[in-house]
Amino acid sequence: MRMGEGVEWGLHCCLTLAWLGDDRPVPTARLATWFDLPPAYLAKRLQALVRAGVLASTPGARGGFSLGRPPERITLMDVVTAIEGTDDAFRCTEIRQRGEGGGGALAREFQRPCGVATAMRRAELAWRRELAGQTVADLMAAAPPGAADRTRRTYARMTG
Amino acid sequence: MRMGEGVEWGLHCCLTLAWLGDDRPVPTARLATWFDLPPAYLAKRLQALVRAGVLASTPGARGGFSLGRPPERITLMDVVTAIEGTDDAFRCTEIRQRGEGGGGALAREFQRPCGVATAMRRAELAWRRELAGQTVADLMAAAPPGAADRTRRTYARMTG
DNA sequence: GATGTCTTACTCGGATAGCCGGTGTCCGAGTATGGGCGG
DNA sequence: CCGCCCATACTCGGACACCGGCTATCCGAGTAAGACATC
Repeated sequence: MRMGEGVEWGLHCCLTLAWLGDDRPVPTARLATWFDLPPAYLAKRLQALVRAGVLASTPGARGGFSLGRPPERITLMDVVTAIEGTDDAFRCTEIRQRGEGGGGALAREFQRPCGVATAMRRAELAWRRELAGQTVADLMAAAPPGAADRTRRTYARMTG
Repeated sequence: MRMGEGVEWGLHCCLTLAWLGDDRPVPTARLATWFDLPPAYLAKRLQALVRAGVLASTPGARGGFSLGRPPERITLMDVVTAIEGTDDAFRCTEIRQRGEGGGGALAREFQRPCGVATAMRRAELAWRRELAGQTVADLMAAAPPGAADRTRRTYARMTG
């Protein structure tokens, strides 16, 4: 079970955009060179974040991406679901009903949800709850002091 | 992010073996027809559970698979890690160090773990803790009454 | 009847192929900025 | 000086190729139980 790289990209991009503030949008190419990522593929992931409302995109010249909400209202769950989708990692295919093992059971029992799926879902809910409890602002607060200044300085040197 | 089907298979197989008790091992082919699964591929997953000590395999005639431990000591975490591996779903590739964005930071900062990775890891630990807190015995207790008897009867009719 | 051997049934492990989704790239369409041109 | 038009820069969305991992299958080797033959 592996999560796509896009989640790491998206989180770091959100964090960087939060450091810079949204005085000016940041184009895809700049974020790509910032983290040394393939520009076209990164753009696909950022567009997914826009569709979820996490980021906002301003088209045209001097355009680019900026935060769609203040950092306190962007949870890690928002970023993960925007990029990875809303499906659970564990998907119950109802194998309990298939084959000869399922033939012996009454149809009434299958109206109740599968116990295995319920147990797995409980664990995923704990995961989601933890992700929903942390925001981009929390990431900023946990970063070492001076990170905001250094980010802005480095960005100014790049764009200058 | 999707989890392999093998986890669902393994959990249901463990549950079925727990219902039947370990008076006699169950061969792969019987479990495959029980759930209507491809026998050779199912065998691969069961072998992974054997390597983890969750199941025990008895070779030779009248051989098959049985539980390696009592159901109270088999957690869902054991089954998941045996089949899916021990790697975290989120893997930090340290993109914070790459590109021009990382160039401006001091090398000393990178000795501290990445804040994004730490946050994601916290959520995965909650997931793992929840999985480790539920055992196969708990699944048996949560099942509707009479499931054990029906499983044994259906199995006896199959093998008879 | 006891012992050794043979057949059978099953697991084990590796090799191999197909397939799906994530990864990565490219191109055309749409849009806003800024400069240039004409009135 | 004002207004219109165009070039530019960027996003958006889709189409396409590539690759790794999951899915799936097959086969030979090893092992234990039961049947059989032999003494």
